[in-house]
Amino acid sequence: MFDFYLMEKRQRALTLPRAAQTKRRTRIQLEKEEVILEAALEVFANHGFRGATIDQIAEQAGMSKPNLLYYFPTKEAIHRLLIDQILDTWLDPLREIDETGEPLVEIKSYIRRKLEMARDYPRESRLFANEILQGAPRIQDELNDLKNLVDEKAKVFKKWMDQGRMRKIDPYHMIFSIWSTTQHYADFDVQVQAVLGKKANGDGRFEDAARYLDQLFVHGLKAD
Amino acid sequence: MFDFYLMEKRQRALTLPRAAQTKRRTRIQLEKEEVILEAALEVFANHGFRGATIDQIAEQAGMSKPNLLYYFPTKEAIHRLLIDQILDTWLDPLREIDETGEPLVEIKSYIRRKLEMARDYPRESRLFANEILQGAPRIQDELNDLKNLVDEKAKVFKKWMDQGRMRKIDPYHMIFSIWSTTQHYADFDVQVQAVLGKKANGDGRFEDAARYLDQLFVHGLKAD
DNA sequence: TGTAATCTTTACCAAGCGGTCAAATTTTTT
DNA sequence: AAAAAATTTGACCGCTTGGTAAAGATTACA
Repeated sequence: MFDFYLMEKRQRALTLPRAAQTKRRTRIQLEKEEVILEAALEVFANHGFRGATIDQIAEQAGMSKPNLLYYFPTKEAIHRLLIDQILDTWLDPLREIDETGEPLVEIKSYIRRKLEMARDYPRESRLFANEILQGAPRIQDELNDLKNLVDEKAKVFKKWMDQGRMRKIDPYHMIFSIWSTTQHYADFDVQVQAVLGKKANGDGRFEDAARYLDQLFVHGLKAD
Repeated sequence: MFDFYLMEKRQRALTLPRAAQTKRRTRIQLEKEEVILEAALEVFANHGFRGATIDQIAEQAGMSKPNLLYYFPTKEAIHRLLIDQILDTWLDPLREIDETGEPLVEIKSYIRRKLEMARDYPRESRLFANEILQGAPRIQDELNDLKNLVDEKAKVFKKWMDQGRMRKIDPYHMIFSIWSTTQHYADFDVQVQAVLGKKANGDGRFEDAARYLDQLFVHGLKAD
């Protein structure tokens, strides 16, 4: 999952943290790196990259700032690693869309999975949203991989449309609409809860959202 | 449009900028305040509140930092004013939905207006998104007004549904889906353009989006 | 158990930050 | 044109921030 030597190869780790100069990964390193990433996720998601401070992350992780910097060379290195992990798992549901399946069933379960991710991993979604919102300065390469995957799946949708198995619409914008409607419940949760008021109790809003999105997309996309 | 005395009443201007101590608003004040707000919009939209510095805003506005602080007491005061202005114009399209109109026509034109705003005022959208994403720490009051407006319009949709003039769905989540799909083109523009590649030339993506969203929502929401 | 490797802490630094102050300059008013 | 009011500037302050250095404490291994 995590490997400094890998990261070093990838780029930019001009300064190596001292923990990486060790002969091999120790038990403590594995544990602390995990703790730090979890803490950083919390802090980055709530304050953005610039708004987050190493001190905050260190406190959340229950250690001192220099101690944290023993494991990661810079604040940016932590952020970068998180983004990479997130983007990867974030795209899993899209990868799983099965060309040989039934179009509307596949799309419905894609939406359901995306909504579950928004419910279960809101911090990851917000961290990513933060990055895109500010022009994605640190993830140009990753956006390229993203494009390739979307291109591939857009072809699948196009084929289904040509076969008359779903409405002829723009597959790219269809994907955008699925991303935006589902991630909205993670990224804009404060607003959603403020608007729903008491109606937002527990995870009820996610069940309501699932029902609504199902109706919207099934009727919106099914062949006439 | 802008009034320090109003802002002062509202709250927090503990320190008044010296420009506010003037006997009346001068020509120069009106001009410079405008320039500063425009510059601040640009900088806040691209870097978020914490990521933006007064120096950056001042440079964008073509003046020195102390000079800028002659017109506004704090960085937060500028931000607050922008947010208030934005939220107000942002909700105009929703206010304009006409209870006496034809449901699908009203909803279609609401979507079109929202999409036009995403196209024409992307910085405003991103500034607002930034604020919500980070828990809306500075706009609790405004979220309340928002809730009231949405409640009111939800009732209208409900009435239309009871009259059998549109599909029975959850009106709140319908509004969320319109917000998210349209604002996506402003907030996540970097990602949209990266995915569309060459296909994203000019404003073509907005026209494609308009066509797609029209199909999605019309078929998704029309009575069977 | 002793020693080498690893981990943690204390003290620190330089740069960046939001914001102030008083003096100098420009604009408006008389 | 002089006086008053308003605007601009440069120098500065205290705090926060990302990150470092070196010594001390702990752990792993022979």
